[in-house]
Amino acid sequence: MATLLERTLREEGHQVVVAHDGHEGFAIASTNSFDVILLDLMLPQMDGLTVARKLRECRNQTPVLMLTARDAPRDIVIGLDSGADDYLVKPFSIEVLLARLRSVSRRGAIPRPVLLRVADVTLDSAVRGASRAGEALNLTPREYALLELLMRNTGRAISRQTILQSVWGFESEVNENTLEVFVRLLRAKVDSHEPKLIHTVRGFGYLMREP
Amino acid sequence: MATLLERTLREEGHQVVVAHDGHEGFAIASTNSFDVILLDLMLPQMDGLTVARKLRECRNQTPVLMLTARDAPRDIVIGLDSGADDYLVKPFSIEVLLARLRSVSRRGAIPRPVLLRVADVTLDSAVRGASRAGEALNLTPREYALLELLMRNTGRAISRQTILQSVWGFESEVNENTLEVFVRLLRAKVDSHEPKLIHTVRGFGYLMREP
DNA sequence: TACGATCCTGAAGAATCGCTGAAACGAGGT
DNA sequence: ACCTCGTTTCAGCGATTCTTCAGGATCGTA
Repeated sequence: MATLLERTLREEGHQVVVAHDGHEGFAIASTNSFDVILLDLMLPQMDGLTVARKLRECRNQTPVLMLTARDAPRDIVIGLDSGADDYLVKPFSIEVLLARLRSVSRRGAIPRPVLLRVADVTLDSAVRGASRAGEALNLTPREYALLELLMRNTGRAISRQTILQSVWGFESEVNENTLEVFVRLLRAKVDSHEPKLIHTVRGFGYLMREP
Repeated sequence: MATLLERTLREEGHQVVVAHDGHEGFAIASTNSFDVILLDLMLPQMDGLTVARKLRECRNQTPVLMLTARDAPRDIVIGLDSGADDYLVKPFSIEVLLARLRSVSRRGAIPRPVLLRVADVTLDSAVRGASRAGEALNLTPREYALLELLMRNTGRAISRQTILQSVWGFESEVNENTLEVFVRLLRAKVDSHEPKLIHTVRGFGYLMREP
């Protein structure tokens, strides 16, 4: 289910982060900034309702769209009153989900500065720009997408396949070498001086992390 | 139906104004201020979809909750993309309607400043006028809408898609080039002298900010 | 040390992007 | 009917950006 959604959303051009239980979800949601949160109610560790309530308690305003098989009016009322902005009953059409996402995120555009930071590199998704040591990096769209992906996963290695899919989209058929070329371009701009932050994980992919 | 809803809502302590056809509804909605609009799709005179679209075209941000018996995914998508914030299929439970009303109005009207300013450019949405360095800019409606969108998001980059949707309305099918042309027209009027405030974010969209 | 697999690099052609002037279009007003 | 203004489309340009290719460097392992 999560995998299907993830793929569909990526194909639509969105960036997706998946959490596999309630705890992780809450942790990620409360330390990052998203346009929308898709929340299943049946989750290990901490159920979706609790996640929603805790987020609202922390004044997190991110729009929440609940997904669940529970369709009793009472469940819907409880879900919405836990702070959800919408409540979608499975099974649902993907088209409808996408439309509801558009609707929910349309209104949710509350100005919130989004700043990713690794060492002295910052990435500002509001302006679509990045900088190192205060100096602006002039990144092309692909370079930007690649850097954002790496920085959103700081300390975690990402496979070549994942990167290709995330940056170039699904049925894209680009040579793997293209990725290598872009890593080089990105390194030339980001890692021009020490310490190097973009590391190669031989036989797997790439990884960004502090020295 | 309308009578039943009206009574229920009043019992819940809300104030209610009922319109009995699309024309009347649009007229009332666009000249008054409400927390929420409940909109049936099957209306005499002007159908609900048209009402929603026209409201959004007039930049009316009041949350809209659509009520209808049409439950095909396609209908739902069309409804939401016409600017609705939620879409409820009849028959529905009153409890659910009330919960969805709470959810939709919770996020409610975003306070929007009337007078916007970026550097020496000001935009007064009360008068629909703009000026740079004290001198009035003579903007056409589209130019004005574009400038307002940019200024309401000062410092934030806005994607071409978002701009097209916001300025030209949903399902509008204008060429992307139209946007470029209007940016040029706007620049001719706003950025005729230094410093330039309207910046291109290559591969993404546009951005307005102080030097 | 030698070898295959893997990754990096420079250059060059292909594709795309954003800007522009000109022209077509349509609604109102004269 | 004509003109004017605002809007939209079109074709073409220059520049940037993307992708591929071929060869060189590096790594891990036998």
